[in-house]
Amino acid sequence: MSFKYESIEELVSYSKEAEGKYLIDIDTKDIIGKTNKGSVGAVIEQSYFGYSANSKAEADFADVGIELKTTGVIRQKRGTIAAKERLVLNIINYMDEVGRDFATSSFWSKNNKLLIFFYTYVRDSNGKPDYSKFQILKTILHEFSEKDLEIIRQDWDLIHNKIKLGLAHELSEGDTQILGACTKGASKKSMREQPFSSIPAKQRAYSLKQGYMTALVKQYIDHEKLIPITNVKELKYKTVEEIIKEKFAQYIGKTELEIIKLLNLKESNAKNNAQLLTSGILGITGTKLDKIEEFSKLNIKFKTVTYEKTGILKESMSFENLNFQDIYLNDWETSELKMKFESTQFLFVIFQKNNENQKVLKGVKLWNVPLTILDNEIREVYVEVKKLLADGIVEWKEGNRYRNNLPKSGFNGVCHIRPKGQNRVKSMIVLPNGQELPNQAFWFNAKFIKELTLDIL
DNA sequence: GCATGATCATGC
DNA sequence: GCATGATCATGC
Repeated sequence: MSFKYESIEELVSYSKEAEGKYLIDIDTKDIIGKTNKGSVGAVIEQSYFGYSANSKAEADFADVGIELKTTGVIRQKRGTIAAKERLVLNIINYMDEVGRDFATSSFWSKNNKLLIFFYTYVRDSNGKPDYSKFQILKTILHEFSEKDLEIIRQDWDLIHNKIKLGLAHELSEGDTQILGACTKGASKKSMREQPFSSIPAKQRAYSLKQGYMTALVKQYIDHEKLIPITNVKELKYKTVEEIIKEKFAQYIGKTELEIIKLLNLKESNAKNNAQLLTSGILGITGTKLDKIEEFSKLNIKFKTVTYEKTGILKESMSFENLNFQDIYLNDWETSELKMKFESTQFLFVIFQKNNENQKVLKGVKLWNVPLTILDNEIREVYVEVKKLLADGIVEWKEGNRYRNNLPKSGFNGVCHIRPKGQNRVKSMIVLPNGQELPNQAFWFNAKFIKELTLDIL
């Protein structure tokens, strides 16, 4: 008694009827109760559409070429909305995919039309999923815009090339912009053969990266307007990075003030000058860089790097405060921190102070965390923090300052943990073990940032 | 000059 | 009021 539809329209309109419904009300077969794994996809497939669990690997609605997907949406502390994670698509068969082109690729043939069920992912007070509160927020039939497709095509080419070069074992999700190749399998040990190398490669699936999914959520659910800085025509022969670099090129060597005047922006000495200026150069007014379509879809985060006139880089680079709850609950592999760093690209806007102490624009650089740094130094710091969280973090007073035993810049030379907040009292938090500590952030060492950006000076 | 704790400024 | 980017301040 599965759902019968006559047309795509009918399928879409039936899907729409699920909006607002709670998953437990849809789950007539008690799938959540049985598996206790919250297989939202299974509930929609089996209870809402009435398909059996042993369905084939083909597009779910094969006759109309539509693939059914469910994906979690979370409300962040500040009320903004985001995709909980990447959307995982089909597994890449390296042996088979290598002989295809984009049009005949398994990615395109299976996923060119996606029927996506967005649901709210709610956690209980212990941080575990609370399935009784999962609710279908929105259902959409997603087809890729021409522009997204140009970027996806660049991504697909890169993945395809690595397979052709016998480098499937070096694929990483950070390589690409929208279409990723994420690991998939029961364990990390799930390996596959590749056509041009005897080295076994990790099993990977195509994915729509988290930044792209968050951009979709913002557009479809929050109806946020995103402002593009590129167009289809440009993207046919340039990457987003090249386009950004071109926009900055004419301002290199000029001081902050000069650029502000050239762009007719309001003068200020504020700490967010660099941000105002970056928006201005990219043709956006205000500071809302995340409103830029490409920044949102490609998950590009802006960071300024300011060198002293002597060429010293004084300041380390800070990130968000650590989510100790997440660290307590998750191992590195499933941690928020890993997910953030592997899915984010950073746009470094690099300045150097001149003799008058004004900041001169030196250049920009798009960078993502290399796998080796992620799997080694960042993981090491994570594991250490998790260990300290279990043993109890030690804090003591030296003069007017408190000290603690969290990993410092000497820990591995790349990253460290340091307090960040309005002040000690206001930034006090309670750790999962009940201990009180001022908020702590993750930082990249100044020396490490210098290595990454020195070529721009 | 560096390491690291502390806090400012802005925007939501 | 708080999160976050940016920067200051102290001590070695």
